Amino acid sequence: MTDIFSDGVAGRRNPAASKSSTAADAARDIQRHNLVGCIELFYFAYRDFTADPDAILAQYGFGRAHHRVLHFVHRNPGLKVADLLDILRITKQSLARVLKQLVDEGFIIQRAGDEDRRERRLYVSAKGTRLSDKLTQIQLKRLESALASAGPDAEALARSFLFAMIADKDRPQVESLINGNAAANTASDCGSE
Amino acid sequence: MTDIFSDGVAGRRNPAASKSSTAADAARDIQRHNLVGCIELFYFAYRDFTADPDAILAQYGFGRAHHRVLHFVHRNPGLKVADLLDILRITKQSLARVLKQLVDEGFIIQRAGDEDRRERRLYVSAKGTRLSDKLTQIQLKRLESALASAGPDAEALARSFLFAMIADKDRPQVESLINGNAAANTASDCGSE
DNA sequence: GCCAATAAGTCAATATGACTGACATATTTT
DNA sequence: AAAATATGTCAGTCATATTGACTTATTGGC
Repeated sequence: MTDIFSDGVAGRRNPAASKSSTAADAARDIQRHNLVGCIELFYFAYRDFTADPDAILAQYGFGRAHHRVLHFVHRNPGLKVADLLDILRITKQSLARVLKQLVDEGFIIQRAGDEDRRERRLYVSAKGTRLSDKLTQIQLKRLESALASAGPDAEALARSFLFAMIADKDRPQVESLINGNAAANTASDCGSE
Repeated sequence: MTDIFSDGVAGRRNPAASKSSTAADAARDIQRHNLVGCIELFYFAYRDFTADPDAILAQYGFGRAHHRVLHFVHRNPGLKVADLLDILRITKQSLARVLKQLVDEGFIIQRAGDEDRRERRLYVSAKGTRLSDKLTQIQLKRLESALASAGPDAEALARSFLFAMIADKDRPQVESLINGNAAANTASDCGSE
């Protein structure tokens, strides 16, 4: 083991010890960069954030894909299939299977659009609402305790941080979505159940 | 569209307008809760955060699983297969395929452990380092600009927020991992390439 | 009323990344 | 010598995604 290699290993976590005078040093700095830890934190945080709902969904024979469909339909009643495809960015075929299961098992209700009867407007049933709320609640719990432990301004900061992590081109869509304007749809509620 | 329905839809995002005197109101509050937007932000942020590397990986015929293996081996040279399984929480069989590809294509080098020759110590080659750095750089870029736009204290706060989002039981492992102590391994570097 | 466009559903085939359970091999420890 | 350990491998399954082509129902323009 040469000095160069042992320096590479020991110094990896110790940015203060480096001078980065060469290109190779600069490359190593990328790995030494303490922000790399944030990449890892983001990965682990997301993994654990989805693990809670996953465990509940498994009891229903559902997966993450079902969760997403249920969630966005719950939040945006009257959503069209096309809107959902646009939000989730998956193909019609990928959506079809999970949506069919949710409809067949009575979690989601489809109704032809009032003005355009080709459209299938989507609504959650009471059963779907219960499951969606259950999943949301467990995620809110984790989110709330994380924000609480991160300090008083954590919510606003987490919000703007997460929003800024979204690709520029996606931000307008996400912004209008979380503000309740899903794809400029003409949502009207539905006698769910 | 009746008044009731339009109120239902418009009011869904307007917690201030509610009184939540009944159980049904309380359930609706969950959905009205403005923190629900954070759940969605987290989903979209993670999706876009992984989209950048995914595009690069696709050029190599790799996927996200390869990225994770390459990343953690790069960050923790000399990692054992067992350590990697413990970090990624996948099965040996799931790891085997991606690891084999990375080894076969020369991104990762395996060497029998010095003390225990049953162990396969993992190291990135120069080629693996180049790819890993490329992927890290694009993620750091997004992270840096997000933190910059979120304000001066954003990094520390994002760090503690993300860390608190990790399940209690996982925190010690993640903490030691991001501090450079992967599974108390006796990492030594390797003539990479 | 005819025809093109649109919304949605469906078919067939494929890929990735995960899983389980069993078993093989090399090596170390007891 | 036997047990335990680290890894590798085989066979089969599942969930989620993909592409491309095609069908059906409905709408809207001419």
